Amino acid sequence: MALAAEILGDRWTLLILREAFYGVCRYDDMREDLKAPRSTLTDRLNMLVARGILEKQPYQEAGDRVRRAYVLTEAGRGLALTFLALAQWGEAHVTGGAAPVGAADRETGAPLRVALVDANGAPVDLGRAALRLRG
Amino acid sequence: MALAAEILGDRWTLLILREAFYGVCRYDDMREDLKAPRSTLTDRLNMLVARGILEKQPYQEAGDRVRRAYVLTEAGRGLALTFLALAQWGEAHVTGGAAPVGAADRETGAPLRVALVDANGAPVDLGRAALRLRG
DNA sequence: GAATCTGAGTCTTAATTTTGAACTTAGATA
DNA sequence: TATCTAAGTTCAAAATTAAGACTCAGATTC
Repeated sequence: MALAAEILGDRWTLLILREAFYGVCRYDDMREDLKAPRSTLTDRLNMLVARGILEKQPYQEAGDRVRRAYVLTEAGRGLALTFLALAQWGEAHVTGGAAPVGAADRETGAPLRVALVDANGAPVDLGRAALRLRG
Repeated sequence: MALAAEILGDRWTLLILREAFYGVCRYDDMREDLKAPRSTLTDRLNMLVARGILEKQPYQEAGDRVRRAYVLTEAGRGLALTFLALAQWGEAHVTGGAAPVGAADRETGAPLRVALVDANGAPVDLGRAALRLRG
């Protein structure tokens, strides 16, 4: 987890990834949303690309020049659970109200949430869980 | 989530919370484990106390003077899901191997993991989930 | 075809934060 | 009384971040 902390332990990095999950993928759009300094944004985007969490894809809209988009890689998308858990926590313990983002079933639209489950997929209350060091 | 990012978006804060989840609760033990500078550690601990994530409890071991322990509050313990999700991600996408920490059922010892579930508690594949903005 | 616009940066300087090391303090112990 | 220790403060030096001006290359406009 130390490495995960090294990657995510930065204000801008977390916010950039949130943007990526929202589907914002262009440098200037992120800069506009986050009000991040250019040099820091460039730096963090490069770091995330180097770590394999984002990738830089050229793309072209009809009748426009080629641009670069930053999109989540497979590994990046894997952070979705962490993000949803964090949003759920914020909702419960920080903002007190509903988080502005949550997950829903793509087909039925039913709301989804993050939970602890056992090996069979049956949900387990957090209170029953113990942290366990593993070899 | 912006506020959550503000709280967690810092290398030391994430590592301090990891210590807290491991049960390390004394200033000098954390300093030793993390090799964090004293002033920074003091600063982050105070911030976490001010945010209601840790609380400072005086405690006394037999035949010893009173000391201060930093323990997770209810809100702090609520971050467990986020941490487990992050550890799970690190295991799958960063370290490649088993994470050094995971959750287990306190009674049966069965390994537990973080997953996405629907309103009835039935697990749902991440691929089925769509991020959803809420009013 | 010269001038302009735009997205995506780089560069520079100033402000802020972090670090490391030394110093402080209060209670317990020798 | 002198010493030890956990838990801090304080301070100067080093590193990082911020703000804003500048660059550059491909479209577009005049």
